[in-house]
Amino acid sequence: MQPSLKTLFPNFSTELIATIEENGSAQDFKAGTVLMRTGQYIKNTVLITKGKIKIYREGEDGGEFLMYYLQPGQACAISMICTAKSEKSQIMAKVVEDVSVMMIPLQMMDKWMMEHRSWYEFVIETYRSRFEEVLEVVDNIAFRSMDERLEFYLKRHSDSCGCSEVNLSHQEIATELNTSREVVSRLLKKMEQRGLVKLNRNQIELLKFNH
Amino acid sequence: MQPSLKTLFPNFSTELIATIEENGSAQDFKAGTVLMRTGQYIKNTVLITKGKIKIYREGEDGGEFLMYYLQPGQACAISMICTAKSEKSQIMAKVVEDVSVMMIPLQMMDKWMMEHRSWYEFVIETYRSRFEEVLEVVDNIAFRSMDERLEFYLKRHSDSCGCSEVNLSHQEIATELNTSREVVSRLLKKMEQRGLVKLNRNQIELLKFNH
DNA sequence: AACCTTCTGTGATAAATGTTACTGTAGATT
DNA sequence: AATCTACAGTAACATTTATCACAGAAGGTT
Repeated sequence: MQPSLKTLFPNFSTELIATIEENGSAQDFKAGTVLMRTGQYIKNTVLITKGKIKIYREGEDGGEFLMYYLQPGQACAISMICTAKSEKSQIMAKVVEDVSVMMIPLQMMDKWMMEHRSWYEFVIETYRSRFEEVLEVVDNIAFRSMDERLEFYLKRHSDSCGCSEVNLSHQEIATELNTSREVVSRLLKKMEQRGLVKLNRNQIELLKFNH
Repeated sequence: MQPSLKTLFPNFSTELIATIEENGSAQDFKAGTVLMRTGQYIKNTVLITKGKIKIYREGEDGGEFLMYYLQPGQACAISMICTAKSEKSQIMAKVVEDVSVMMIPLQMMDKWMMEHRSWYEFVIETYRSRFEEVLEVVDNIAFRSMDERLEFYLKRHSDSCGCSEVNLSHQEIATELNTSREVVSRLLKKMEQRGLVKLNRNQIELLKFNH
């Protein structure tokens, strides 16, 4: 049994929850599914109730660049922004861990903004926090070198899962940072020598990441 | 005599314009003024009626990184997002050309969102277009090399001023792209050899930028 | 004109990152 | 056990960008 909407979105009013359950459609997607492509028109706003979605930017040459993850209790800011005018998506969204979502038709957006204070606040807060997150991403690529970005990436991962092991191959990390596996391997090895991590197959244990 | 609010913000309703004139305070700032610093609390939303403001991110070492410019008829998205909860600014805002602005106390934000449809739409559209712009910035630093970023930068400049001359020194460009002057000089020289630009002192003429 | 300041050009060199190529290893498959 | 495949390590080299050092040019000031 999954947690209820009320648990996942504690700030939503009771009436709003009821409205969502009435108008939204609950759907499941398997890991690997691409929910949204660059250039596609957006028809729904998405609330995540289970699993994990990766939001990333795709380069012309097919390269990826991770923006952020969406997790239960969160919503896709892009879809909220774009739906207002049924704009094209500027990003890719791919399911990383099997998800359950609430799809909310875009017509509801404007209506609820006016009718439900808690929806309005949620939308604004979603905009704000994502904008902030993207600014942090800009910081990282604009001002920091690869080794710092890698550290930041690992930290973010362990924060999000709450544990100190990151279960990813070097290749996967390289893809999300838009660099090559060799570079990631090299840098991780240096970090291991500095005692920051312990490297296993498909796993990186973070050791001294608490400051 | 400056253009009226009605001209600059054609989508605003007549009542909204009246409300803005009643509650906002018109202010002027000289070029060079820093209107907002990273970490400062935001108390106002800003509508630009004249001039140009640069929104950029500041690195720990003092490096800059241009996000976008604000021009007449536009508003600061960050201030709109943050005001909702009187959050801290994540960016720097510096006046590039003497500006006139309408300062709107943050308390108005939520109120107007509910009362004025045209304000609501303006805010959403502001969010959307800035988010998009920032995503494009991410693209540039994540996927492109310096020469492409420089071309993009010049193009954006000439688009914004409507002319084909960019009146900036190499040093200024370097600062905004967070690189060094020498790199900019070298790349510009190559572009000149390719016939893309003509270089003068404090000025770059764009030649073949129309495709 | 003589001087000064800012801007521009360019070579030499260093550092970071990307690329190629190859080796070894762990775990899965047969 | 033999084999296969994905993952990881690493050396050598190429490319890009950053840094240092210096020279010359443009324009303003005296």
